[in-house]
Amino acid sequence: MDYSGILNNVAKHISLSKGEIEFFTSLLAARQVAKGELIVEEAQRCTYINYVNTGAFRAYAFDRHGSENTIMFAIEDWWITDIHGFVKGKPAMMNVEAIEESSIRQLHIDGLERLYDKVPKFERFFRILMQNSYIREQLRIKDNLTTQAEERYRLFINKYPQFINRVPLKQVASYLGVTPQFLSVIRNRLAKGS
Amino acid sequence: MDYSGILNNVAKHISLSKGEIEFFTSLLAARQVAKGELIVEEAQRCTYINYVNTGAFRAYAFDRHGSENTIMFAIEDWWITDIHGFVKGKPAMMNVEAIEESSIRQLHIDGLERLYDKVPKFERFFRILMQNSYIREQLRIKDNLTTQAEERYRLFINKYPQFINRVPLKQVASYLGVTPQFLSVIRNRLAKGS
DNA sequence: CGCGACGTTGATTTGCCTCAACGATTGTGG
DNA sequence: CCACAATCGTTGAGGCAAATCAACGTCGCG
Repeated sequence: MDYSGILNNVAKHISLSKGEIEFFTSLLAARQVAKGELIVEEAQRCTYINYVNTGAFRAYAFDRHGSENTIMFAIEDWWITDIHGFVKGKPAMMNVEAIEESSIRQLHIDGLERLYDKVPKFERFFRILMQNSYIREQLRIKDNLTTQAEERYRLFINKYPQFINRVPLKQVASYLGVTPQFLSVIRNRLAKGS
Repeated sequence: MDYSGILNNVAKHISLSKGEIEFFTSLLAARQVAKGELIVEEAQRCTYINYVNTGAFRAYAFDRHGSENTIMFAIEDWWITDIHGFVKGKPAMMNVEAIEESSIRQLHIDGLERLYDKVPKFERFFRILMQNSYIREQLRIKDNLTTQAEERYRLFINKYPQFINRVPLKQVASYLGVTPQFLSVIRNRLAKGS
């Protein structure tokens, strides 16, 4: 099995010995995920943190009308899980679905704890991972509070150009917190305005 | 100077030897902050992460109309900083203001890096801190996407009862992403409805 | 005391939603 | 390989949630 993707990802922040690499990869499960398949299910225990090797995912939750709201996207070289459920052992509050045929590497919470124990520098690695996730979310909250839909869309395509033509517009809309219809209006306005 | 607050906070997740405690506290600066004073200023470098010993703070950013939007609150035993500016050495995107006369313990980014170096278990401590912050923000994003103002207000007073009668309603409103006028309408509705 | 910030209320406006309908893809079973 | 359904992106009409603008009483504080 090919672990070069995840090992390079880890190597961005910490360096591992041969033995550590072996121990780390022994804790990983490789999994192929079909388009549309869920790797995290709302109300279920979520015991894995997932590294996206190839493909793309989205995390979403339902509102009281039953429409899906996109909480995050993740493509190659990103990590994704229901962080609350994973860390606290609580039921997941969201679904994570493959939006393409994908390949992932899964690390179980028990494996992660053994990893922290045996190779403490992974504390550093996940510290940085959590830190970057926190930064991302704090920025998103600020943007959601301070700007309106059209501006948020501009920020989005600027920040995540690699998502364009890969995730459907209705999912972008639900990520931005608007309806697909209104996103359509926005796109129309922008196309004319520039 | 009294470091019992911050040491107890650290002790929730890691235990330190006498020498480590000494080294850690030697990196801290104690500071008294007057109500209304800023400890992080937008567009300035933000070089400290702040532990709130006593008092209360809020982080806020301006929108294009010049109104303040509250990104987070922090009271005793919380940590607060502009996490992006602090970690990446970039200008802060927000202000952090004391909303009460407060006492804080400040850890400089350089000190933190020396701390990681000399006492690696602090990687674990801040991993958990960042992790909890990420959880908090991911949940807030989900709530902001999936619920409307009245529900968000109910969730807020439920989750943070200790803030009530301590932070002014206009700041709660800007945290929830509504105007003070509309929050007033909501409160009125809730008072009649129950 | 008097000023300024706060919380509230009401009238009007607006950003965005809902509902409905349509062509263009995409996918799927026959 | 076609027929059909399903999904997607779009447009338009009408409606609602929340913003804006304005005004007023209250209260803490200098």
